[in-house]
Amino acid sequence: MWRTNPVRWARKNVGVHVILAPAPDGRVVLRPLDARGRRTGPDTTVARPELAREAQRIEAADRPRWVWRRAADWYPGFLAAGVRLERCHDLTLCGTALEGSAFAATTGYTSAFAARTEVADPAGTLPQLPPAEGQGFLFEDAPDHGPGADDLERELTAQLAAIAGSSQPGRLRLLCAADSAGALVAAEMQAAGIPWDAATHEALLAEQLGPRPRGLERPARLEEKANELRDLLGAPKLNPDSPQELMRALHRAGIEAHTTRAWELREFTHPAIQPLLEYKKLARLLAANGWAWLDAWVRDGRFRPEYVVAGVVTGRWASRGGGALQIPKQVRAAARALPGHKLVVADASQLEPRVLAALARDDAMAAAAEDSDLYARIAAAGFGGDRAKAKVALLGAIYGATTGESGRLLPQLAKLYPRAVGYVEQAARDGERGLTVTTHLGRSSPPPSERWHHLQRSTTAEEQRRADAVARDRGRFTRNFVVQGTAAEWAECWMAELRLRLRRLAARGFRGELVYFLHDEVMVHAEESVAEACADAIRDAAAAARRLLFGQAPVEFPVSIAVVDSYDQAK
DNA sequence: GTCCTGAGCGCG
DNA sequence: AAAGCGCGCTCAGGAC
Repeated sequence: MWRTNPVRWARKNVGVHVILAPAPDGRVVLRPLDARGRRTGPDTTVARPELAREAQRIEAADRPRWVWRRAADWYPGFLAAGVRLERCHDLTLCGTALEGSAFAATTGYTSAFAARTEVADPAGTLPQLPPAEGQGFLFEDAPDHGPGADDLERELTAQLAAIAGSSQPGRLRLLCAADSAGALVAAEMQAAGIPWDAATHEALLAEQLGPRPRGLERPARLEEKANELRDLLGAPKLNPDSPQELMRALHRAGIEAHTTRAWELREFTHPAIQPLLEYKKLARLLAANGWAWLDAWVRDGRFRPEYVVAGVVTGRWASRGGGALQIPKQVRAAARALPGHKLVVADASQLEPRVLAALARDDAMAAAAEDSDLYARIAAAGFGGDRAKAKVALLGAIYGATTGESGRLLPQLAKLYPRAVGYVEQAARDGERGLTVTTHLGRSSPPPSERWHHLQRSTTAEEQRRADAVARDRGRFTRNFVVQGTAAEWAECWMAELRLRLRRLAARGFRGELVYFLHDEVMVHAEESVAEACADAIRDAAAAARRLLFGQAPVEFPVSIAVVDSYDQAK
């Protein structure tokens, strides 16, 4: 309370929350509310051309939490107008998380705007080209109809009540704040884009595939490989892109593969295998990240993917357009800092095992996590120093491996870390029984489908076998869910904290911009002189994320940071 | 012609 | 013969 400035509260229209909603006449309503969602003043209604400036004025005065149906609808318009906002409450993201959360199950809350009620891409037009710079006018994507301020106020009140009435209000409040901050980061990163040097990318393509073909024919080097393959397999008309044709040709050549997957082909000894693997690699590069990709996704030196916050069941982010979360190592050299700038690339080392140690409150594993190389410490503790074994055992425990080396090593791991292994085993058993499981901050797994229940009640032996297999599949899913989902929460908090620190640096004239996020990895594009300050911000943010999620739990989350000119130089 | 699915492979 | 999680994207090829 001592931080509250009484002068602030004396002013009119002051709100801790400000609802932003379309008015029936096409203008936009701004409604101030207090921390508990009660109105603190009259609505303001502004025309859209005035919205950015008015919001900026309120932002500067009050730093409210902006409450909107979806940040993704509104915030890009603000960014296009050069207005950045610090905090928000995304009713759709929060509604989805709260409605599913076991922590809030007894509150009876249901979301008015849950994501699954949305019509995703009704026109079916994806992938869309990203809008060109300066094209379109502000807020053209923002809704001009649908739920108004009253609806949003009702929904906000319901969500705040669900949080307050839940079994873990602190955690759910943080979950909502993290997803909402994530929505802001996502829009900001999309607006910024990854600095992408098309010339470097084209040089990489030319080097590996040959010059860009005029039409749709294969590039020269790829066609050469295809011909080599046709000769070696004695199949002059083979189209190696067709799995069926390829399979027949392989069989005729005496290669009895069951699939045409690279890992299986590697097991055969035949002169055609090596060229085939090379062909597949190059064909993949051409199809996924070739000239067409460059034309479609890189504009004005930036690759601007759309991020979908919590787009994965576990709460991980997904992306739309350009395969932003699958940029192959082959082309990462094209992600290149502008002159006088650096890319500060950071990744959280061994994030999931560390998350498991904290989740399960496993002191022994937490002790291993004091080391920057957790696998090495585990290897020393109980795998005769064999780091590879320790890693396979631990990842197998998190993913649910039952057979192979990983399965064999599990008992040994369980002896060393009974709490950690017990934690994921419990999640697996819950999943097998059809229960939901929940991450640290309260994101719950989806319940099993009706069909799943039906299958579990089956009577014949054959159906029983099938039901058991499906139950085990679900157990592996829920086992992984708690770890992957909590890791995603840590990462989202990491980004939210990093964003605040970068804003503070920017306020002092040191510009560093978050431009990329990949599950446990972030990239900041910064002026050279600011790079080290950004690296410090990244480390501080990681420590802050740990405190937010796990308080004083003695588990370290080290980040490894590379200050580089291009993405391929990191790790 | 359009729509959908599976195979395959990229990422963590 | 890929054991073991989560995705997005492209292509081929079948369904319509």
